[in-house]
Amino acid sequence: MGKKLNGRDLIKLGFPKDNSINIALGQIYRYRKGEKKEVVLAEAKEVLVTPEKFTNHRTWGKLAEGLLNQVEVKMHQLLNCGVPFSVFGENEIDEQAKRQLYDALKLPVAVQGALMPDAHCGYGLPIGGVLATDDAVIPYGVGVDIGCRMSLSVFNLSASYMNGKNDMLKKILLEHTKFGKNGVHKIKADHAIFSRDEFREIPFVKSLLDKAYKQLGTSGGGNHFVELGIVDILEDIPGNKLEKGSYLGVLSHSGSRGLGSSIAKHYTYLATKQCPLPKNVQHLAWLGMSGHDGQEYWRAMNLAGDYAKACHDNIHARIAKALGEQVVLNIENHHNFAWKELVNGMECIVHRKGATPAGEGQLGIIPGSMTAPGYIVMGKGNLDSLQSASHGAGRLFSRTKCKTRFTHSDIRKTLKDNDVTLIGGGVDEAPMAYKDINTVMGLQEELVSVLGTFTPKIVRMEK
DNA sequence: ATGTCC
Repeated sequence: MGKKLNGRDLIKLGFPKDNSINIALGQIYRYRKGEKKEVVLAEAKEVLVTPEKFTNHRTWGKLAEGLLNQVEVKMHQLLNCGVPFSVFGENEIDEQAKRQLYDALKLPVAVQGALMPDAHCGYGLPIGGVLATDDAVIPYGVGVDIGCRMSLSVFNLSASYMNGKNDMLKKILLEHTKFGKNGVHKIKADHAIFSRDEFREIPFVKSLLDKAYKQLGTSGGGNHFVELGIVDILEDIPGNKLEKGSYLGVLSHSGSRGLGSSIAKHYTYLATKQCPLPKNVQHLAWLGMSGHDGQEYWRAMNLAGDYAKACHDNIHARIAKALGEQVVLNIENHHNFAWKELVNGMECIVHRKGATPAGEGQLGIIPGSMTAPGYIVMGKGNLDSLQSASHGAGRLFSRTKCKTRFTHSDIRKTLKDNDVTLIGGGVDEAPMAYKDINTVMGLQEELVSVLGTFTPKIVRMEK
């Protein structure tokens, strides 16, 4: 057995160093696995020389078309005038985050933008930024943690169930949640997501299957958490018969782990190669929705989003089993994702990077902090916000500032004052690092209405 | 955010 066929073999044949290598490898891995390398390479050479003969071929059609319609790689310039936008909570948002949105609005593919009241600076699009584009998807407009999301499950138990059970509930979180780099469950769970076609049809995604399997039901690091606490249902929840009152609930915040991270990095790399932009906006490189990589990213992004949901579902199932209780209500939403939505009657790609979808009647969760309530919200379908809202309170102090400003004993005091138990968590995640959630909610009254709250009592984060 | 660089 010779060495596996790779991109270098194709370059040796004379393939142009562009996306055609990516297409060729994809098709070879998909349809010609296990065949002799020399045979496959001889065919590839023929396609390179006479692509017009192969346009309808099962293996080589896609490559032949790519070779015949070479994508012209040219530097895009920003337009002088940006497309329309709205900013919610202008006084709470730093200038750099606004600048990032203004630059994004000048992309030739931009249609409309919005900034949420928890916005702050990020790579490419600001976090808390929403951008609608025409027939283009920006991997960094979704962000590194594709499908990062919230999930709240309510148990058929009164909140008073927690009284005197702090140690038992703490133990449940310790045993049934896993965080960070080495945090995997001893007993793995299977899931329908692993039989998805994307894991077989997209060679790059295929290489991530093993990692995805190992990390199912784990939570990651940074601001990710799993919390047990009090759910206060203040209004009727559409589609659910739960009565107003106080219940035990679990709230989780995490994303698509290594799977989404690798997908984001891979397609951002491809986007920056084929969509060069001025240096200050190079992270906003897009992929055309009808192109090979754009279509592949779209499928991979949706897979990562569904995987993130599968992780939350698995975490909640483990906790429900440990409690021996049934979930009677679950509310969830992505806040790092892109959707196909109508904007002024035109189908657009709406990127929400740290923004909660808030279409009319759409339910979502906006977390506060460890020591401040999160909100169960219902969208108002505000068109100026591109039907979005904030994804949290937003940071008041950067991670680096937290390290000089707060000590562990400051945090312990704040937690004690609020009767919150914390497992893990660093000074950079101090509750004092976040803005006042009530101020932020006040700035988006036109975007969402409040149906209930979640008050954390036992919090687990990465150690 | 991330086996925190292929």
